[in-house]
Amino acid sequence: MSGAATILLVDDHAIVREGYRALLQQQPRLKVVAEASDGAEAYRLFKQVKPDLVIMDLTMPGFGGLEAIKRIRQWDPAARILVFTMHQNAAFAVQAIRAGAKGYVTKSSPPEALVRAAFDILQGKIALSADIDHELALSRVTETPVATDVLTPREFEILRLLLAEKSTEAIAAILGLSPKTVANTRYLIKAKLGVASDIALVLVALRQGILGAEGERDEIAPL
Amino acid sequence: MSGAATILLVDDHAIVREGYRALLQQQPRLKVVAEASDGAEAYRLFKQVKPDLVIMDLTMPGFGGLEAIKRIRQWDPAARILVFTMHQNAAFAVQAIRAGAKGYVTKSSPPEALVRAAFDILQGKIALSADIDHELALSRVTETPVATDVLTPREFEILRLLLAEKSTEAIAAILGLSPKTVANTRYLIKAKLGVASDIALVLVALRQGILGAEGERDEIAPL
DNA sequence: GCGCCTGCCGGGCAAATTGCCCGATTTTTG
DNA sequence: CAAAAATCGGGCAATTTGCCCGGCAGGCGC
Repeated sequence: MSGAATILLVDDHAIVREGYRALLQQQPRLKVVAEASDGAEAYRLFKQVKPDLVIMDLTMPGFGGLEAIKRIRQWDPAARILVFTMHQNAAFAVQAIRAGAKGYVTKSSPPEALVRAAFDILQGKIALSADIDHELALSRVTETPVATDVLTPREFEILRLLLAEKSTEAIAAILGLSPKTVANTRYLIKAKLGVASDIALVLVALRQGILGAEGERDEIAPL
Repeated sequence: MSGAATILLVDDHAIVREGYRALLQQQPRLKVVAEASDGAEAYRLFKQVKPDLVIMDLTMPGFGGLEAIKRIRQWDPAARILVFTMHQNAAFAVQAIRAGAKGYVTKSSPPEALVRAAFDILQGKIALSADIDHELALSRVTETPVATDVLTPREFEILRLLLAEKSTEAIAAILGLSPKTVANTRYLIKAKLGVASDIALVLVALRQGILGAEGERDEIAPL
């Protein structure tokens, strides 16, 4: 870190990247040296340019931010990654930090927050923006556990299929289980997440980031 | 429009506004003269500065973009509003245009698209970014009607309550109806939207923008 | 006025699903 | 190894769903 710190910028919106770059370039000690628009490209570029810091969004097409964080950290356990996203959501932050991110700043933060977080991380600190600090604190007191903590892998799997609009029977067929087992598990999931209806289930899943963080969208009709 | 066209920029993320302003200021014929961070502020500022063009995001805290568009257009039917949002979603675009927007550009578009759309609108044209063009075309052929078109007001009301995690019985109580009626209506809604499960219902509603466009989020614990 | 259509309200009833119990394996963990 | 947790699935009452029905009110054309 002799001269300026090198930065890899990852966001799927070119326009958005443009803005951040302008913002960051105002800092003489920061230098954006590469940009990527999805997780795969981010991983590839990271290995190539070895930036001092990665600033990236979570929600991207293809394989998303979380996956990219994990892969990058696997390749270089010392990688410093700052998540910069619109999601003011404790669950996302927890997942990101666990995946190996060193910071989480929301786009609602004042512009300085991003710059400050960048410097903090470069100095080895963990950086969270104020709103996420608050969300995390709240999630502590209200004790809404992140789904991945409370659900077993199998339950998680079934939940994912449910959110893909699969019926209980379809899931049974896919996993080679009795429909009864799936129905039971489905009940268990709802109990664990503390919801009563299917509708609440989807909404909770949304907030928890099970759905929505990655590109879930069922494929567009091929025409 | 003798000198540069005046622009009001509306987006809840200060950082994001920063970026767009930089982008727009590169055009000598465009001048950002005001910024707002939510619908109410946008409306207030519009009346005050009377910009030639409003560029705004849809999803914002407080009263959202759609509502702001309607109010601004009500106050000045000649107002030119360009929606600039991340939602690559035909239903959103339809609603925005119907509310009175003159253009709809997604943030995934190349940076030039925004500038071009701005000029197009200033010349009285309707501007849609290429991806939305495509989404709208698709939604035509696949004929997935916007929910507001196919649902009766009552049905819409019940759908909204369902999405607020109310049970069938709770809704019956709220609206003073028989639970049976609500159940029947619920069935009708699903039939009209062509979905089989509650889960699919929520997901479709999401895509249609019934939920999600405006800030739906149940209030944060007051502490 | 008289049909006619559409939206709204709700009964009825078979079929399916949910909610919640249970026990039997297998794996994980201390 | 012993305890705990996870996975799988049966059973069964209670509820809900899916789909039929008829009745009533309001708007619209004639």
